[in-house]
Amino acid sequence: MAMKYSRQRQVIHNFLMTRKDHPTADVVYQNVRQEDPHISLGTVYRNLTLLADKGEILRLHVGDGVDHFDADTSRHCHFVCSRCGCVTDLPLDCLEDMLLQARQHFDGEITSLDTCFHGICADCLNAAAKQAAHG
Amino acid sequence: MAMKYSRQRQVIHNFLMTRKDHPTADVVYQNVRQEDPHISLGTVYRNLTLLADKGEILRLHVGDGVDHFDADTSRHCHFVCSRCGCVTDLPLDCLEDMLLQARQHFDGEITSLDTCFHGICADCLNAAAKQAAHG
DNA sequence: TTCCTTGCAAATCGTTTGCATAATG
DNA sequence: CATTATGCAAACGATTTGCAAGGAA
Repeated sequence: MAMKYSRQRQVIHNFLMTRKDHPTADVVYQNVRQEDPHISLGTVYRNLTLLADKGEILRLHVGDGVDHFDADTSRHCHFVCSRCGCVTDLPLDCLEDMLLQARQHFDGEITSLDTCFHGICADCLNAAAKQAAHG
Repeated sequence: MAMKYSRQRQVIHNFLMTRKDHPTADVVYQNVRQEDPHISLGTVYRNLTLLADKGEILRLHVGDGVDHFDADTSRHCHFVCSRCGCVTDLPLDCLEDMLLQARQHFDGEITSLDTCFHGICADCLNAAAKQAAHG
């Protein structure tokens, strides 16, 4: 159960820390392969799962059928664009209050909270507006 | 695109409305089969997807790798037990405020919000306590 | 030397889809 | 009659896993 050092895991974690767009396992794989051409997709999955289990990264389920990963483990919520599928952070200062309130109204033990907003991102809105103007 | 009546879809929707535990497609299938023995799993999936697309039911992604379905389309959040996997409703009156606050802090268009708490449900807590007392 | 980790490929599993047939409007 | 829905089985795609070989403690 103890984790030994592995170059592959280090590369994966390092890569994830450079990104704020919450990449999928496959995106991680495609990128990490440039630095480590022999790495396998299975190893990427294994290490992402391992890191998530240890709490060093977050595994996000945003509803598009693919898992996304986030090196930022602080409590925050996410937004998913229904048009382009991008996943971004969304700052909200009422999250802790929400947890408190939930704990008061619920007679089990609440450990965490996943919040995910859906809609159209600013870029897609702008693109749509531009297209409407031209059309 | 227009929906014609289908007995199968009706049975599926009816069944879902009797349940508050947010069953998976397969659970819907197993149950609905007792009333309609020749229904196929594909038909269950097709109709659940159709109903969800029409907004008549909700498709939930709670992070266990399987989609859950909910006939209650009013805005509410969910709790998932990390031990037994049960999915329950969790009443919270600050959800609308949260949406408002998110809209103020975000320059895209937000249409909806999925919130899912994780932890240990009351039943599992009790079971654990009982086991500790005996052991 | 012991145990964790890797690469590879095959297996898993939830979900979707193609097709010929049946039911609805 | 036109269109949507069904059952069945095959296809799909993301993720996991078994195994023999390689690397860290």
